[in-house]
Amino acid sequence: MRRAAHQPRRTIADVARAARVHPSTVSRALNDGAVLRDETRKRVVRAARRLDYRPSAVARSLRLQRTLTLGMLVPDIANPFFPPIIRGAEDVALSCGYALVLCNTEDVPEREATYLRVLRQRQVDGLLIASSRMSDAVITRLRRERFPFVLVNRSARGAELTVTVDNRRSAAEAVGHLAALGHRRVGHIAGPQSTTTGLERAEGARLAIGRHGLAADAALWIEATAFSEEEGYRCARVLLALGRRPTAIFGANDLIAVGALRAIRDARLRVPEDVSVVGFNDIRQAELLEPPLTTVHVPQYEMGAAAARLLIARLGGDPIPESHLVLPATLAVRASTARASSAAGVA
Amino acid sequence: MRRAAHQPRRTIADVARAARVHPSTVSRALNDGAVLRDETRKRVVRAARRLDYRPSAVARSLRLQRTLTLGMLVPDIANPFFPPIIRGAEDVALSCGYALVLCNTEDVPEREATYLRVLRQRQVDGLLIASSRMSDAVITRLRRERFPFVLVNRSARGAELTVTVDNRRSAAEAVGHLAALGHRRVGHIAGPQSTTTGLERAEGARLAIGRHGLAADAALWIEATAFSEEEGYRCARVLLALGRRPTAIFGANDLIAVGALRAIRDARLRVPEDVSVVGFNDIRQAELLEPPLTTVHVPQYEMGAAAARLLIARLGGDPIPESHLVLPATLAVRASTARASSAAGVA
DNA sequence: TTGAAAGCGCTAACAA
DNA sequence: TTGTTAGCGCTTTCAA
Repeated sequence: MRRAAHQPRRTIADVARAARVHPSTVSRALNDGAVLRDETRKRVVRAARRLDYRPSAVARSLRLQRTLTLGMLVPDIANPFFPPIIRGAEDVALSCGYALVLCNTEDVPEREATYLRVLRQRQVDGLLIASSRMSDAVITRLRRERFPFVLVNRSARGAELTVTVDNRRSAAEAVGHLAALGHRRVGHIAGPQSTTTGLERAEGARLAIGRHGLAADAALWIEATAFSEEEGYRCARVLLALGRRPTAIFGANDLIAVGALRAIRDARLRVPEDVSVVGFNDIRQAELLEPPLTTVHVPQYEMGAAAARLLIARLGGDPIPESHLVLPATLAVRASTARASSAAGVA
Repeated sequence: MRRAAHQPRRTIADVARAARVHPSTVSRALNDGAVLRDETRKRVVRAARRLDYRPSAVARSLRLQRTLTLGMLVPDIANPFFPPIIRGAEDVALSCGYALVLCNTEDVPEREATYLRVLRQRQVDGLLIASSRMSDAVITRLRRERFPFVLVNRSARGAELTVTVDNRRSAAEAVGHLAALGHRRVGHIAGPQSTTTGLERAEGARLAIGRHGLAADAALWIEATAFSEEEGYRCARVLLALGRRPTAIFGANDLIAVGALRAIRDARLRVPEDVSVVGFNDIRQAELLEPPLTTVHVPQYEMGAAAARLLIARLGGDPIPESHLVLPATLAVRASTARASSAAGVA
């Protein structure tokens, strides 16, 4: 057996010897709740400090059959939408004595599968799943095995615990805002339709287009293959090349909207004078863009925090009812949208 | 003892019973390397699969005294510089059978301390440290305790394993590029001088300013309190408000440069016609900016990968010599820099 | 109030 | 080639 190369850790036995008590007493002294003479506890604590004793989480986990660790699957940490969500989850987890293990799936199914296996093998007590593409089959399986998990910013048929926003309603509101500004030709760069967010936002957009009697031209609808700036750029160029180009574009998320912004500028058009742009999520940078982006504000930090709280409550043992938290999302109107000018809309 | 609420896992004993062998035989069958009759191994493997057996990493870790897990401390996952580094480390770790646990320190000392404690308590086998502010004292302590770690994109007195780029040389090269374009008044927005990267890049800039005989005006030097876009914006505004403003600005990283870009635009000046801008790191977005940013290209993915390889080699047991890998970084010249116009430089 | 003993799930030295 | 046994470091039930 190959031992660790660094200093061997001190164990509970070392402390027991130093404090002249039994190992079980050390355990009692260091984990509050047990009856113990005050003087004994003090002696143990002092010995532990002196020896720089750090309890082994591994041994503890084996004995307790829980690791006090949560796993979190995120599709893309490079997407600025996620860090605040992670931060929210982290803060709650840490304050409840849980550690959070972060896994970046890159929206690649094999990576997701790998991480899911690794995390379960490492006995995380529960899972926060923010990766948008994970198939319903995987989720159903987790459910069937009664493995505790919470879906963040996405939903799925088999899930009993989710934290989301109302994508349909907010997307409809975004398009409604454009309609109110007089836009008739509104383009939508949809997110991947294999994701619930992409799907629901597209549905909301379509709904609003019908409700407000906007142009229902199929050419105004285009699906991005990823929630990325590059894809936003690519798709916006397609929309701008249309014979009758849209006077406004609704991107399924902010990165897509940023790509659209760039494409519009590259086409020597102005935002919002020639084309209005709306995004979704309200990443921190949205406000700093030129022009500041009108977008649906999603309470990211709160979303992560709420999900962690939900998961930890579920782990608490007391059975909690199926909950589908829907956090409020509201449109943040900024300078990237303006009244449709009658001149625009024609190539 | 509160047991996990989900299905109890199958153990090695379950598999042994099903395959009618001793538990130790199951262990041998599932971990290759041991001598074993082929038929026995097959029987065990089949039983394991049938029972959906997943070995407990916790028990394994306790027995083996190693967790096959690496911890990684990152100052700010929202900074696009880090994801590729993480990705590189992750890929190497996974391919070597290690899991990577990511911790976001937000450059807050208490968070660093917390995570360091948590990670060591959880017995990670080694640490990748990319957080720039961690004090030398902490590092010295890790060193003294012979705990394996590798510094990524930073150095420190006590560290024997580091992967960096030559910040001084590259910063000097960046300023040299500006000098070659005829700029005499070059402003530097330095990173926090409490970080090695901020310090070394500022030194390099100062060196080049002397070497090329550029204006050594103290007002042209300003220290950002963070490597962020906001700070870049704030500091650039100060530089632009000078009586004799710089004709070029060198930002200590790309986010700072992006903030400067924005400040310049807000001041109704043009890049690069009125002010040239250079960044450092070459984040993915640098090329997509308007105008594309001239910046020092740092091989981010390779940096993470190299660090992970180094750490894993160190864990391999065979003592490896002190190594300070310095990866090549080269200036990527793009459209944000141009010849100094004689008109500029005066408010 | 404290000690003794057992066992969480796994692996490896030793024996057969 | 496979079984037996012990023990990794901890907590907890039971006994004193």
